[in-house]
Amino acid sequence: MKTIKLVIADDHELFRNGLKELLKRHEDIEVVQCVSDGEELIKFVKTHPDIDIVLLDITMPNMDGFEALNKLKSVNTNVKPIIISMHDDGNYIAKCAKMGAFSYLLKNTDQEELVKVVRIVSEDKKYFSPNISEKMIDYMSENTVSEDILSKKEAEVLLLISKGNTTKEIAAELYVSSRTIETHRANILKKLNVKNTAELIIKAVKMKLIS
Amino acid sequence: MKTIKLVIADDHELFRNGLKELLKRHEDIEVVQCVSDGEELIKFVKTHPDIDIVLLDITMPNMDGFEALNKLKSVNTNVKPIIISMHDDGNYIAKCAKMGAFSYLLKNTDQEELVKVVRIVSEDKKYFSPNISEKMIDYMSENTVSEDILSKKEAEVLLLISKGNTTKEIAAELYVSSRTIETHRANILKKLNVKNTAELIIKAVKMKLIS
DNA sequence: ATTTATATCCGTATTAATACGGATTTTTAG
DNA sequence: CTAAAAATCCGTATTAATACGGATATAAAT
Repeated sequence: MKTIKLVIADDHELFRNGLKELLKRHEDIEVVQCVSDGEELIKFVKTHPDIDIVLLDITMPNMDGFEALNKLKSVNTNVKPIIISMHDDGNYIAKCAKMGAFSYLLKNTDQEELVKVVRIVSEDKKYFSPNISEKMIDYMSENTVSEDILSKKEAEVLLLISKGNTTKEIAAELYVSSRTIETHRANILKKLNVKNTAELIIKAVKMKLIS
Repeated sequence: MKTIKLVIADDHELFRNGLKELLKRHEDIEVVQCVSDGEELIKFVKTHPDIDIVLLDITMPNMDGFEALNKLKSVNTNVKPIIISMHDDGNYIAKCAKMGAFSYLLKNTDQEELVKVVRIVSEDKKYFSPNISEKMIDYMSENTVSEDILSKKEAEVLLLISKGNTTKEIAAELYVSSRTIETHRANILKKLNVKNTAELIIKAVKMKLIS
């Protein structure tokens, strides 16, 4: 049996090392390397074309999982990413699936499931467990709002709103009329299907459009 | 050397098991039990008075870390809780310290540090590593805001604001004049030290005053 | 028991946010 | 290449949110 060469990318050292220990027990799986952010991961994978699988966390410093997922394809076409996240958030799951993840596991997955998925993915098959698929479908149906629904300007305005800036201040910062910013605000409200600033911020936070 | 008897409470199976594997290597530490939420933890500790240390995650289903921390004291006076969280959030840290945690570790702590802290705490000494203490102090100084700074009415108003209600709607709902609600709003802004609704919601979310 | 602080309530004035309507430019789709 | 859609821009009018000032009632502190 061919050994599955695997890299772990997670910024939590305890988790990373713990995972490594767990995987060590399986003779068909070799943890080649552990890294703590996306940059390190890309750097490593670039020089190691024989890596089969990356276990990838979403929330990491420097370069997060999403960005890493994006770059992976262009750097190494052989490597198959499996996301390991603690968020069973339809938004995240859908985004990862779209960006080429081969699977999406929660951190409360049990060991057997993890190893099972690693083996499946190593054969170039995608696998999303039923609970994850369900979340993804729920999200798709209830949320016509895709993650890039806001235009660049709108996203910029939203960010400034969330920092406590008023319309006037934002207008000054972006060198346009206040009226323009007011239109942006109105369009943002409409797109996110909310009726005022309070609701807007709540929804934007939930959708991770802002911190 | 006396063995340190320890329980792990974390809802992420992979983390829990990984941690157990890591701790297994140390002969002076015995992982007696792993549980996945606060309820299980309390139940276990109640019937096992010889437990020295609990490694406790904050975010867990059923009964979260805070609640568990609270109940622990009344159930078993011998057990010393160490929080293991991924949030280096001054708010959390201060709250845990106040509630009797013996230490607060981040999930990206390295193994050596973890084991060191376990040993220190097992001797009934509290230990907060410098970076954590710093966060806590920052929080204390910048935030005169304790978690129960808002009056009941104010909290109620804040909740309704966050649901997208306008001042007028809130006034109708609470059977008072709009002007009263406006004063509440003003007081809430002042207490949280923000200048408008957008900032308010952001801060309230961060402080977990609202979902 | 009395001071002190805090929560609750309200009026008037100002500023900010939203509604409605409309225009031009840039992207996207066929 | 052209039609449709979306992004960007702005004016006027209305409504909502915030600033300032002040009052009473309740809770906490000594």
